[in-house]
Amino acid sequence: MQVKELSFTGTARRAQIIDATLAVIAESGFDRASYARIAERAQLSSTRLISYHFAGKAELISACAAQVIGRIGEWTGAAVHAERTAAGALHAYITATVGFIDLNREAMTALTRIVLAGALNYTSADDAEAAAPLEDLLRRGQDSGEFRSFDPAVMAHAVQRSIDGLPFVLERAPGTDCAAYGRELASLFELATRAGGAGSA
Amino acid sequence: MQVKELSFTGTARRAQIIDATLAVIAESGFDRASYARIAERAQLSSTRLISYHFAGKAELISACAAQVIGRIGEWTGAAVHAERTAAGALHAYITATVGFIDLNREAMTALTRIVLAGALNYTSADDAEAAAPLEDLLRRGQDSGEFRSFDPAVMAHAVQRSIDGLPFVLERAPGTDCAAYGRELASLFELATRAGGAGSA
Amino acid sequence: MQVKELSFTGTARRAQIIDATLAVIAESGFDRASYARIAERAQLSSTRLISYHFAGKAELISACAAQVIGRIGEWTGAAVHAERTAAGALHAYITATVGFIDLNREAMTALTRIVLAGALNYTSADDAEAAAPLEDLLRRGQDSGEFRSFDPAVMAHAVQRSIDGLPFVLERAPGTDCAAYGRELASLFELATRAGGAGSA
Amino acid sequence: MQVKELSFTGTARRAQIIDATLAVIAESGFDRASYARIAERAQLSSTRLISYHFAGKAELISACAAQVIGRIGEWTGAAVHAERTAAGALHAYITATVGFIDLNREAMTALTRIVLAGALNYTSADDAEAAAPLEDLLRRGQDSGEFRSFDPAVMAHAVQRSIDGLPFVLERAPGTDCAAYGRELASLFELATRAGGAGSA
DNA sequence: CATGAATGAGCGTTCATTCAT
DNA sequence: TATGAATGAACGCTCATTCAT
Repeated sequence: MQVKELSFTGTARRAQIIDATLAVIAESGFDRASYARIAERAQLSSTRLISYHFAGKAELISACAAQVIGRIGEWTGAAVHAERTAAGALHAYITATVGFIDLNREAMTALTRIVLAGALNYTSADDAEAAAPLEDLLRRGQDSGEFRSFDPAVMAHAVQRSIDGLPFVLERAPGTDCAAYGRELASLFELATRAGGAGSA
Repeated sequence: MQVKELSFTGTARRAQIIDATLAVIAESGFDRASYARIAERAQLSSTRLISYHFAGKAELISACAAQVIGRIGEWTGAAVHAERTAAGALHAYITATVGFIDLNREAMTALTRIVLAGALNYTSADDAEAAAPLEDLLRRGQDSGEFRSFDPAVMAHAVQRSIDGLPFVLERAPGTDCAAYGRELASLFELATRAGGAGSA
Repeated sequence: MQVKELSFTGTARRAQIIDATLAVIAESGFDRASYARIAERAQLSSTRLISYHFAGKAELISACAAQVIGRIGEWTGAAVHAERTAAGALHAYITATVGFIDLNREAMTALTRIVLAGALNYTSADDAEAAAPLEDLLRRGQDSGEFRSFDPAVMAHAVQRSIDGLPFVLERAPGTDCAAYGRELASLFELATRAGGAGSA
Repeated sequence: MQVKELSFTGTARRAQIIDATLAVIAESGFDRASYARIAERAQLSSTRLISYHFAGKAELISACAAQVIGRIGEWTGAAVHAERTAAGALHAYITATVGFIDLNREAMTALTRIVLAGALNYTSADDAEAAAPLEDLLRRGQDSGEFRSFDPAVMAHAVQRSIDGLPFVLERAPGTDCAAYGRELASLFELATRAGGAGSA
């Protein structure tokens, strides 16, 4: 992959276009995010500027996703690494991610739509990599005896899906108390994962 | 909503077009489901037939969604009503829905895509209506003392999202054991809902 | 290859568009023959009609070429088959083709441009097939002793190229006497091919 | 025509751009030879350099053509002037030109494509000038009695076209024996031009 | 002499829909 | 009820060129 050296103004333009793209996707949906609407949003003189700064639509969308994913990764990773127990880490993962979503609603709505539109060419490797941190966390909790026996893949999926739905909730109920939402989810999965319960079905 | 009187052939044609539309969406994605591709799939002589039988794209998509939602509602409703306890009903809801998805992969994939594309103009009323059965079930369990105290809306959302993600899992791992998947989810939410645990947060 | 049944009006529209395309190519060159210019020439309400009747630009160009090639093949083939000697057939081939060009200047100019633009996806098989009749004719003349020994591929190429250049000559000198031109070429290749000359270099 | 004073680096840059342009045209065709592709090929930092050194696309293409035509003229002219008879000169013209093509395949392919794309705005004067040397040669042979009576314009055209097709032959059959090809053509036109045959038409 | 940024026009194509039988 | 034909708008993208330094 060729990496093009980016000038200062070039980087700024790219950032401007990325922000506008995320805004348009969040507001109007993924497939209404045409160059025309993005250019209008970013107040560009013509759509040609987008083509100039990005190799194509796919690269633009990838760049948008990468920007948000990078930020969420930093934010959540920091919270998780501060914890010492697996239960604490899971709790931190859930509340930190929910908190990030609360603070970055537009970007998160856009990211969710990009992912669900299938606009990112996932490889299986990418997929495994993305799921790994959470699944590993669950496995470590099982190994240490903190967590009961369950299928880590299914649990990870449930956690992730439960969190990922928040942007849609916020879209329809912007007044939702996200902190409370996060606490509810954290409790839910604490009970679902911890060892020593009375057993299960 | 206007109800149009439908002849036999008209009904058959609509069904044929709806099936083709679901197939195309499942196979190629929501925004590739153009009239042209649907007509080709349904072996129609021209896209004009679609315009003739449906008021527009939105109505076609709504009809597709309604068909699948209707079928899943019947199927799951029957399983849930056979149960007498709230815990049993929740278990049945989860395993029945997962079972339906397993048996109707194409239709469910399509439905999921339609919903996530934001193609259905939900009103808040629709939304409340759709979520109601599950949320009511949870509330009844709380009232009867079977379930612990939690926010029914959050729990319902977590259950629904955890189930709804299955089509995506199946897309990437068609060999997934759905029965086991359902059992894992049922256990998860049994532990997360039942009264008498140590509780938290 | 799927063959679409064509209605009468559909065929007429296709013919109209093909004629307009050949005219535009002949007048303005191959790469100026955009849908916009073709539509304008054919007095179509929008370029969308071209897309409607042809699968794409490639099919349109192929159809144009096929139309002209078909007509020239019939015309020239008839003249050649009326001859009994190889020398007579070569003479007929040259004068008939030149005659056709004279009578179909616009179409021939367009065809030449299409071929030279590399717009037709020749296979080697196509190429061999196209060159075969002339080369076979030359070979038959050698076998019968009418023609001297020479490389039939080179001779065929020289004959073909010498004829094919005529549209360009006519473009710059529309008053050229084509009949005389054909006679000159026929004499040239008669002398170049016939047996019994004093030998060669 | 305006002649611009050129610095050393300017001349070098122009040469570099011309070479890249010829390479792109030969490899990818005339109408794929965009500034973008030429700049990439020549490893220029921006297409702006092309605009800087050439007044426009037309001038760039003309410069490319002129460079090749100049070289072929020198090469062929030298070979022709070494001959004393018209027949010898014609033979030399054909074999020298074929030889040049063999040794400069890329440049010749490019030149052929430029000419056939109609990208050079020939005036009639230019045309006459270009054809003149060969036609003069033929006329001198007629005046001296070496050549039979024929239309020199037609004969010159046939000779030129027969030679000019070689790049296309080489494109499809790179292994072609060019020396043999040249000898065949030389024989062909010797027989076609020399006096004393039985004549015809 | 060189360059990154910007630009408007045009490209072929696809879209959902309407017209006229 | 069904159909081929037609339509204008929008799509992502590439073009040669100019601007400002």
